[in-house]
Amino acid sequence: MQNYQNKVSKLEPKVTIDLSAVLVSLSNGIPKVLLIENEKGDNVINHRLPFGPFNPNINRTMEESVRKWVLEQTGLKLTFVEQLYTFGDRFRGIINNDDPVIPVSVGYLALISRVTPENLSGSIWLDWYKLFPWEDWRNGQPKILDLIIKPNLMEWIHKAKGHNSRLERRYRVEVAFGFSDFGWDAERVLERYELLYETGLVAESLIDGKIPFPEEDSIYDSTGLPLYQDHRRILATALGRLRGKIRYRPVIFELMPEVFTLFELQKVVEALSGENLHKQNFRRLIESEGLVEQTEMVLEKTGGRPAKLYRFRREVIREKPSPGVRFSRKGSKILN
Amino acid sequence: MQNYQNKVSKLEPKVTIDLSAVLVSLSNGIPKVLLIENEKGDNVINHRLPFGPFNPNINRTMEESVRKWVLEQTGLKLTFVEQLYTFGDRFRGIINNDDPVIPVSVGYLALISRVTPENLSGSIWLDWYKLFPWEDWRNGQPKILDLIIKPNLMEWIHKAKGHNSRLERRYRVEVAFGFSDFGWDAERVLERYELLYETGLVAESLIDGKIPFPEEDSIYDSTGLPLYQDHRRILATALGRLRGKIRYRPVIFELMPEVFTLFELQKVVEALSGENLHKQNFRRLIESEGLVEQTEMVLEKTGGRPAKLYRFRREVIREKPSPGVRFSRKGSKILN
DNA sequence: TGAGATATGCTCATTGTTAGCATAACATTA
DNA sequence: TAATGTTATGCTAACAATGAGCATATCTCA
Repeated sequence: MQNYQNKVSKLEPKVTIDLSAVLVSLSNGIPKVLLIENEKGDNVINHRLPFGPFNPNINRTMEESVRKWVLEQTGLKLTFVEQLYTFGDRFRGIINNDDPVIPVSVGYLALISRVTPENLSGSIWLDWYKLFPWEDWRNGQPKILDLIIKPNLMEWIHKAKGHNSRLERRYRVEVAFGFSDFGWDAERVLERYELLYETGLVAESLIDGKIPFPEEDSIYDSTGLPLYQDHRRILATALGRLRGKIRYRPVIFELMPEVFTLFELQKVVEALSGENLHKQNFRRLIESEGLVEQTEMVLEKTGGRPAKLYRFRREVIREKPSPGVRFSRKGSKILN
Repeated sequence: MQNYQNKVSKLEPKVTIDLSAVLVSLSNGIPKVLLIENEKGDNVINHRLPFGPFNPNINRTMEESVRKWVLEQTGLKLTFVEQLYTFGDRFRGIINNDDPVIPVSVGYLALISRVTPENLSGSIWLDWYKLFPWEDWRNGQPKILDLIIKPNLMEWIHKAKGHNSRLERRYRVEVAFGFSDFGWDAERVLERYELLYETGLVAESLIDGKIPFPEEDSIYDSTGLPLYQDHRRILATALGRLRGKIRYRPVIFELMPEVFTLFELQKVVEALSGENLHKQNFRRLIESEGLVEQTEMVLEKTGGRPAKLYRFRREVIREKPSPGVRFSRKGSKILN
């Protein structure tokens, strides 16, 4: 058993591992992520995720370490934490030999049941659609798609050298953004962000490419807030994962208070998925899945008939193979 | 933008990253993984996955590095490669201060369309159910479950100190193995392996715990072949991921030859999922999903009516939001 | 009291799933 | 050559789930 180890371990190069956390929460219908602001604020990129290096001498596991960094930088104690992905091409080919390169970063997703009113100085909760404006379809197709993204992607397709390369690009765009007949797939957040990055439509592309950042009134003002290093990429991974996960795991309840109405629950699912759902069917679905149970209480302040308050049934995890909110979209009809 | 970096990077501790690859393939209905044999073979653990350290000075990305290690150690050029998970608690709390600790390992899944007849010396293709005998339900419930695993897990539940701890254990066992009314969930491979590891039912538990390995005729002879370090855990992650993935992504075809019959395809899905499927429904499903198209050819050697040969339609990825083999189990009826 | 708002209940057409029967097209052998 | 076995393939009836919308209940506010 020791053989392999002796053979290779002496030669193993050392690298540094950064752990970053995507903290997700909601406040009155707005999905939010926690960002830390640069104190100076005079630079192009003034926001980052909570992050820090993994030191195995201090923390036995990476998860433990992530919790520690988040606590230090935001004052928050995490409950639900899940590993997302490990990025090994942090600087995407642009290796800067002057700096000590940090090549590996591990992203984590954490869910917070309610936004803390006061945080450590410098940390803010930001509407995540400020970072991904094209991902919010709750009021119909986001205008930025037709105005900026689509024409630029089309140009990028046409600029391709050679027929095959053009086909390849068209293919990727169609899959990611669903421009042709088959529609929008809410979970492909990362694919979309990566395309925008590659085509130079998000500010990070310029910075990584060392192109001077344009002064003002550029399209980068409308393609969302850029983040430090690859943090927006990690965020895109988190959003996509979360959108997928709520369908087959009862993670949504990590974001809910102890009791809630079904409509509140629906609004949270809609906020995360960026799509509108059919109200009556959503109710039927949730009730038939056995995910929740009624309480004695009602919410009176609805402005109409009081809504019954529900509570998450933790037992479902024991009863069903993959309990989750298997919602289906409601198309583009906003009013109902 | 440089601020953060200057603030922390100087203090970042260095660690080593190991990259391991799970190579999956099939040969006549048997799902196989590639293992490398210890030359000596006189030890308890004589098999490992292909693996090696990540050196960012040589390979820009971890994926590139994994491909290189696999090529070197097995002679195989990978096509489909996907990152699985990053394990940061490699030795699970038993930190050996004599050795240089390798705390982080990143697992990768690779699919190989056909088993190579000759490999580099020392690498073998092994039926993965030799490593996870309890995962193969194709001939009904594996006997090892009732004979060994269930009684031992029950004992483990009863040994728990305190009512809550006992409840907690029962809960975990029921979810992972589906012993109560709700059934077996093929995808929970990792949860099951972790439980067996924790309860000391697989050989790796003993080795990590430095308990002397029993001489012969122990239950460890029947709970599957142990692997070097945490490689069986990585394998469990791979199997679970693959079982989930074939349902919503057309990865199955990475394991198929250019043309195949629908029954061959079914057998491959069954081999991976470890469950039997309903033949007629499987055909209807595959055909209605538009994943395949007929060829002019037929397979004559069936011993009965010749089967039509099909080919994977690569275009489906463009047409459908999440194409995959959404098969459903066929219960425990073996014959049909 | 009535208008407006929201929650909640219910229906119906459509689609998908499960399980099984039936038939077609081959090989083998009595 | 006919009977038999084996495999592929086609089809259907019962049942379950889904998508869309109408209808009703229960509140607030003017």
